[in-house]
Amino acid sequence: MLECQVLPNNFTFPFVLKACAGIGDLNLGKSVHGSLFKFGFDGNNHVLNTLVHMYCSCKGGIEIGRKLFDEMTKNDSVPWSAMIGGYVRLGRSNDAVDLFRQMQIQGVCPDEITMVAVLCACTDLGALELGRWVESLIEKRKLNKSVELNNALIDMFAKCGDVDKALKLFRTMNERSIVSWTSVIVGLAMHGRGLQAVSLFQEMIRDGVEPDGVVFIGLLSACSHSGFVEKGKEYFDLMRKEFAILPKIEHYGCMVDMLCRAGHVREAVEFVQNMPIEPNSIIWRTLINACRTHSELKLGENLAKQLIQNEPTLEANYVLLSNIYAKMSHWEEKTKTREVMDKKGMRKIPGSTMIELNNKIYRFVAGDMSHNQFKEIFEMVDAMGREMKRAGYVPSTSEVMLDIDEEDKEDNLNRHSEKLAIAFALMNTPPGTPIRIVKNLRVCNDCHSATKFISKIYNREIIARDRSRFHHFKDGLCSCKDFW
DNA sequence: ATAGGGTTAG
Repeated sequence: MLECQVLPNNFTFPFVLKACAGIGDLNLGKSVHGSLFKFGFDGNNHVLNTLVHMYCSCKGGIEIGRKLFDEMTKNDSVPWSAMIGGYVRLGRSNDAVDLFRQMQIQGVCPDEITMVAVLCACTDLGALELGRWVESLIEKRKLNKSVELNNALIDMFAKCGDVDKALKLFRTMNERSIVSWTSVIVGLAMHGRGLQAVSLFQEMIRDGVEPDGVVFIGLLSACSHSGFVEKGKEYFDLMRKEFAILPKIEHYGCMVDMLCRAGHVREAVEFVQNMPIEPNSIIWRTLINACRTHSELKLGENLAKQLIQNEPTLEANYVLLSNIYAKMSHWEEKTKTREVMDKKGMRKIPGSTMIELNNKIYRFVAGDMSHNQFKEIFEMVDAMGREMKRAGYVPSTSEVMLDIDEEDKEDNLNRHSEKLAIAFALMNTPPGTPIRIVKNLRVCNDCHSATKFISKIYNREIIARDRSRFHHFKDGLCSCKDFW
């Protein structure tokens, strides 16, 4: 258009900027931003809003977006929504929540679009208290409960541990989209309630809602988490035959995950070899991890070495190989693998556990001594350990991926972030109240067994979200029935 | 006529 020397007007820029945001092209966006000045355009708020949105939607642009945001006058919710949404997309949920609090302080009224973004941040953090507060704000301000807002609420409740509330909300909606169904099915899947997820899917079909590829991912993951291997295979076939949906790499990934969880590692390998599409590295990692947990160590070692050759820059691949060596007690090779990582400047993502208490979010990492109560927390963890042993708990020292003596291994286990967070919660919350924790990795065997004991000894319901699902611990048992 | 939002295996 510019080449044709047609002058853009007020209405042109937002459209063009939105297009830049859509394709995430920062340089293109910058050049449009530049030509804005070239035309002596002062930039009204609509244009500034779109500029913020554009920068926040392009890789590497969020700091520029923030600078514009800070400098502009912000009388309404739109730039706030764009900025908060930008942080959420980047996984900077804490920044998103901070900005939302700032918005509250400055007295700008959030609308339902702001609320969707903030709810996404709560979902990401697993912050149920925060999510409930956002819901109360929605009620207080009598915001329009759009389908999208309800979907965000369902997703938040399910992924923050209150799946029954998510279900209840779903039942009260008079208008539902495929996303509503998907959110609730995925939620049930995460909580290991596969039967309910399957029956909801069937209800959806009866209601005449056309399924899409995404809802099948939810359904297959429900089968996977509940050990429904045969049912999963049936649905995998059904999606092609009955609904003409071509399975994508994600669906194949679900099938691999399902076979692996059920311990059918050899079948999973065969499945991958016969897939009509090229397996991605995620699928290889699923397989390799299953080789470790189901003691197909030699196979796992070979697959991991191959994966590292093809993808030498990803630290997770080295961690997989090094954990396999640890399980084989091949300490020398494990050390070598770690040295390769060090040389490449790679570091394992530390396991961390988050807990919400009195509107504050606390994060623990293994051996964490940064907390001001750390002495008391360590004492509490040791006391817990003694109580647990009296009740029959045996530390799974074989899980410790370090070549150290038994006693040190026990100490190492006791300093896992999950145990620190639970000790902290036991110390700081009233007896009998449930404890909710959120982990960034999958729960380890020892913490899983220990948490079962703790739930019984201290008479607490403990709801734990790990990287892939929920565990509800109560009376010494876990809702996953030790299948995860 | 112009701005911001939702579900997706590990």
